Amino acid sequence: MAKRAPPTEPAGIGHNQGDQSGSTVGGIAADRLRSLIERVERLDEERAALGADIRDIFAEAKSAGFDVKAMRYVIRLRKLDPAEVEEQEMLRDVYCRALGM
Amino acid sequence: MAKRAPPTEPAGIGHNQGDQSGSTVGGIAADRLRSLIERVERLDEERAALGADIRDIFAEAKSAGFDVKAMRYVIRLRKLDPAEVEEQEMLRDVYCRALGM
Amino acid sequence: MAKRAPPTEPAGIGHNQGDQSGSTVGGIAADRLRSLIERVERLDEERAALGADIRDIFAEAKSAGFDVKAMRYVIRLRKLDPAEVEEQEMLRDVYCRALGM
Amino acid sequence: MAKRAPPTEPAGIGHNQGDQSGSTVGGIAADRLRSLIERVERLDEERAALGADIRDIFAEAKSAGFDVKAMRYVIRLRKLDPAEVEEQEMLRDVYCRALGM
DNA sequence: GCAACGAGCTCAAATC
DNA sequence: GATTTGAGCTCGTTGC
Repeated sequence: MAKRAPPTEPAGIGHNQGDQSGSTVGGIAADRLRSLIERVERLDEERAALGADIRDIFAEAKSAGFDVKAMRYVIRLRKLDPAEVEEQEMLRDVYCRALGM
Repeated sequence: MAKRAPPTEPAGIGHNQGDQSGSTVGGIAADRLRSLIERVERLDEERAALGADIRDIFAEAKSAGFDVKAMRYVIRLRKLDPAEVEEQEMLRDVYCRALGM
Repeated sequence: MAKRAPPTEPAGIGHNQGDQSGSTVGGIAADRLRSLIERVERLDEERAALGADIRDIFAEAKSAGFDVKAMRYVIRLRKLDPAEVEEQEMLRDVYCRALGM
Repeated sequence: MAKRAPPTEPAGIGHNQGDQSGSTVGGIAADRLRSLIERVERLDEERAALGADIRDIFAEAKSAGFDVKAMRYVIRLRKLDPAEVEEQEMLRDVYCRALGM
């Protein structure tokens, strides 16, 4: 079955060809849609900028002789619950030994 | 061959077992590393927050009856050069017709 | 809460230090684990080989002058339900027009 | 600049509106394209089937009490060069200690 | 050589 | 709760 917008009131609006403000196009609330999309785009720009900043830092780190991959690893590690990590490592260890590694 | 940090000056530092400030651990510039990593983590947090904000907007859009998938599509579209898009669409069209679709 | 194996009988086995066949290591059914993993590895190899074959075909297509990106698109398209595609395209179109694109 | 097929002989074909076999549509070698795409699709199906098989094995493993995540880890590990792994782990360790973890 | 792009993998959410 | 889809991340490749 199609994962679509609900059949009734497809996009916040329905039978309003008799529009009161010119804000509907193709039966949808154009202004509302534009607002939502522009808000996303704004945030996305900031997000991309931060991504670029992060990239710069890694480049700086690399040219200072650090290993970026390992840095990413420790950063990932620090985001996790230590107990979880510990448990996973234990399991991995058990499995490795079970396989004779 | 191993993709590692360059052999000489492994991590911005090398022969400084005779450390001047206790800032090296295992032969690397610990303070410098910590600084870099914390900067990344700081930016990453902001980045994640923006991601959450974006997610919220899509949730809002969804509950207003909009199709999130289609919204994502138009947003992606608007980030691209219209000429590029046009060209790709033309090509896709040609290929589809070549396959009788 | 930890997503771990169930507390009771963690890995198909538990209190069997008194093992009957040397098949448990660290309290888990080593032979069973090895079997499962080797089966996965075998299938994964075949899978990777197919991936390489696909890659080769795209390379061949590219050197014949075809646009790989567009090819990937039509292949993706053909995997989908035409009705779904139609519906999405319609929605995209509506949204684009709502935004004056 | 557009990443397109080379200007000269855009898709294995060019000035052959005077086609010899009805095999060109929109100026491209339709038969050749279809052949390539169908080959990819065939391989892709096999590939997907293998993916399903792998999935099944993991499901079987899970219901036998094994931790799928840890299994994936050891499988990944076994695909890598042990020397590389050793080196990475050493680096990670150094970095962790440098950060007091 | 490195930045940019694209594809594969993993994980989480959303659905049934 | 189990499955399935989608989104984020990481890695390999290609172009500059």
